[in-house]
Amino acid sequence: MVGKRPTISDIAKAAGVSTGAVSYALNNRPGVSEPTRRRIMDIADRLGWVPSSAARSLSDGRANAIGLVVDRPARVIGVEPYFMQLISGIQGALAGGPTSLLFQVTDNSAAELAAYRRWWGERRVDGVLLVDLVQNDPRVELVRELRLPAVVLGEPVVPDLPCVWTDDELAVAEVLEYLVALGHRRIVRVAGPTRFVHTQSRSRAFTAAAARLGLPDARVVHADYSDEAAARVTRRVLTSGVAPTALVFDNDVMAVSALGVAHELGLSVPDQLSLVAWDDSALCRLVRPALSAVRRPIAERGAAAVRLLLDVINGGPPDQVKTSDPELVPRSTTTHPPTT
Amino acid sequence: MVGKRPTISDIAKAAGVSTGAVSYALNNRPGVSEPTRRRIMDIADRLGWVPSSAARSLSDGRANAIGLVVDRPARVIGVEPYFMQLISGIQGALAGGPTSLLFQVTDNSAAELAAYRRWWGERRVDGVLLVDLVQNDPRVELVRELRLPAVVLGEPVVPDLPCVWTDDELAVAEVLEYLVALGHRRIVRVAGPTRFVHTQSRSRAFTAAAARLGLPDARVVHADYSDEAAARVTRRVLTSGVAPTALVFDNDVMAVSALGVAHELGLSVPDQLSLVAWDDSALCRLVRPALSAVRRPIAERGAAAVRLLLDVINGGPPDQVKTSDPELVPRSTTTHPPTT
DNA sequence: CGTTATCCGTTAAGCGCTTAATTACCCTAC
DNA sequence: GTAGGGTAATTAAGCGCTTAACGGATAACG
Repeated sequence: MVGKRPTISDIAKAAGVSTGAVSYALNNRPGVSEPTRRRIMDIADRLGWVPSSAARSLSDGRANAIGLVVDRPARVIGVEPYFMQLISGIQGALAGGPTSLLFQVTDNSAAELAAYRRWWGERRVDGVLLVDLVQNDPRVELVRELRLPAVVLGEPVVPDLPCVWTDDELAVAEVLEYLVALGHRRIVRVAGPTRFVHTQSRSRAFTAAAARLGLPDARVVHADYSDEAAARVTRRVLTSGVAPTALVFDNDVMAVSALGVAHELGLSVPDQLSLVAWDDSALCRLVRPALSAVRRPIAERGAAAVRLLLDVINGGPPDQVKTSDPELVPRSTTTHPPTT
Repeated sequence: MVGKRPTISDIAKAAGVSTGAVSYALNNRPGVSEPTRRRIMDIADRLGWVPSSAARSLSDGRANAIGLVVDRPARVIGVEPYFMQLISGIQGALAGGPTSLLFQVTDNSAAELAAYRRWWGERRVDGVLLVDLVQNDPRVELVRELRLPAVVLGEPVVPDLPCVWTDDELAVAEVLEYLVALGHRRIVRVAGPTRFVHTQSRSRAFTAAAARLGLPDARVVHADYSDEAAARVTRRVLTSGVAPTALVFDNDVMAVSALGVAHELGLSVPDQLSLVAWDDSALCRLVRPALSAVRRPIAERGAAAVRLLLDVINGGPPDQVKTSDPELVPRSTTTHPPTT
C-alpha cells in the first residue's frame, strides 16, 4: 500500500458508476441494486477505502467525535486511577463505532470552558461529557447556550440535562451503618472540595445518616484530594479535641495519606483507628494494611455516559441513567473501635 | 449567542468583501491591505468566528490533531500514573496551538494497529505518538508504509524514526552503584515484560553494570507490571535459593506489591530487604515505608515528543531528542543489607 | 396499450475553507 | 502617453462526501 488514500471517486471510476451511487452503496441506503452495492463494496475494501472524516463532517455536519475535558491540576490527576478507568469504560462503548474521543486536561476552569467552546466552534465534536460538576456550573449554561449535546457524569441536579449517576448516598449510609455496627460513634468524613456537587451530596447524605443513627459527633472536614492536604487535615482531626475512631475519605489517595499520618502519630490501624476510602483502586488493595473501600462502577459509568450521549446526539431524550450501586469492600482498615 | 456558527462568508458579507479576502486576512497572508485586514478581523471576532476544522482539513489536508493510543489492559492502565502524567505533558505542549489530542486505549495490539490505520484513513490525525515500543514493532512498519508522521517515546532503536528518550541506562547504573555502595551484592531486577524495548534496554544496562561491579548473583526476572504478577515473582525470588538483599522494580505498582509480600514473609523493609521502584509517583511517596525510586521527567517527555512531532509534520528532520536525566530519589526502602 | 409506480442510477449543488489565476487599479519610469 | 510593476481585491476551482432532484427503464395495472 502506498501513501495515497482512495476516495469515493476512485471507487466510482473502478466500478463504472457515479460517486453518488457509491455513496448510497457504502452507506447502505436505497438507490442501488444489490449486485451493484456488493460490487462497489468489494472494490471499496479491496482499495482499502476509509471515509474522510473531514469530508463527511463538512457535508453532513457530524464530527463523529465526542469530547472530554478534565480540569484537575497535573499534580493531582496523575494520582487518581479514576480517570483512566473512566476512559477505559468510555473507549469500551466507543469501540467498533465511528466515533473517536477528543481528550484534554486543563488546569483551570476558564481553560476548560474555552476548550468546549473551541471544539464547538470548530465543529470538532458532536457532544461532550461533563465531569466534576460544581454548584452553578458555568459549563451547564455554556452547553445550553451552544446547544451542544452533553451528558453529566454525576447526580441529576440539573433538571433537563442528561446524566449518568451512581447512588452515592446509599453507599454513604451503608458505610456509616457498617461503622456503627462495629461500635463506632465518633466518625469524621474527610471530603473533597466543597464546590463539587458530588462532595455536597455525599456530605448531605453523611449528615443525614449520622442524625438518623444518632451520632452527634459526626462531622465533615475538607481537603483537596491531594495527599498533602489530606495529611494536614487528618493530623488536625486526630490531635485536636476528642479524636474520632473512624475516618471516611472521599478518595483513595487521601486515605492512604491518612494511613501514613496514623503511623506517624503512633496510632495503629485498624485497632485504634478505622479508615474507609472512597473509590476502590489498586492503591487500596496494595497498601498495608489494605484499605476498606467503597467500590463504584467507574468504567460502567463511562460506558453508560457514552451510550447516552450518542443517543442524545441522535435526538434521543435526555434520560437520567442510574448505574449499578456502589459496594463496600471491607479489608483490613476497619474493625471495632478501641474499648477506652 | 445562538446555536449558529458564523462562516467566513458571513464575515465577507458583513465586511463587504469576498470570502477569499477574508481567508487571506484571517490567515495573515498578503493580499489584503492593513485596514481591510483589521476590519475583517474585528468583524470575525465580534461574530465569534472559529474556523471549521472539517472545512479546513478538507481543503488544506491538515487534521490539526495528533493521536495517541495506549495498548494496555484496562486492569493495568488505571493503576500507573505514568500515562496521565504523560498526557499532562502532551497537553502542555499542545495548549494554545490549533492541535487537539485524539486518545484511545485498546486491549490488544491488533486493535492498536487498526486504530492508527483508521485515523490515517479518515485523515483524522496529522501524526501519532508511539509508546511502549516492542522488538520488531509492527507499528514502525505501519507508519512507514502509511507515511504517517510518528514520534517514538523511547530509545532510538529505529534509525530513521524520530524519538524522545531518557537515559535509562545511566539511571540503572546509578541505582546499582548506589546499592553496591550500601553494601548489597545480591540484587535482582524485577522487570516488565521482555517484549518491550525499554525493558530490554534496562535489563542490558543492569547486566552490564552488574558485571562491571562484580556481582555474579545479579539477575533479572519478569512480571507484567501488575501487582499480582509482581507478588508472585517476588515471593518466588525471596523464598527459593539464596535470597537477594535488594530488589529493583520496573514500575511503582510492582514495588508496592513487593512491600506487601515482604511484610507477609516477615521481612522488614529496609532492614532485611531494600527496594527501589522505577517511576516515582505519589504512590511511592505515600506508601509506608516510602519507596526509594527513580524519577524520570515524564511530562517533559510528553511535551518534547509533541514539539518534535509537530516539527516533523511540518517537514522538519526526524531528530532523536534526549530529555533530562532520571534521578534517584532515596527514601525509606533502601539501606545497608543485613549483616548475616 | 397508455398510464402510473417502482427501481436504479446520474447530476449537481452544497458543506466551509484555501489558493492559483485573474482583474482592476494606481504609481512610477522612460 | 504608455508600457511595466506593484498592490488589493475578486473569481472560481477544488478538497471528499452527502443528498435532493431528476431521468430512464421496466414492471404493474386498468
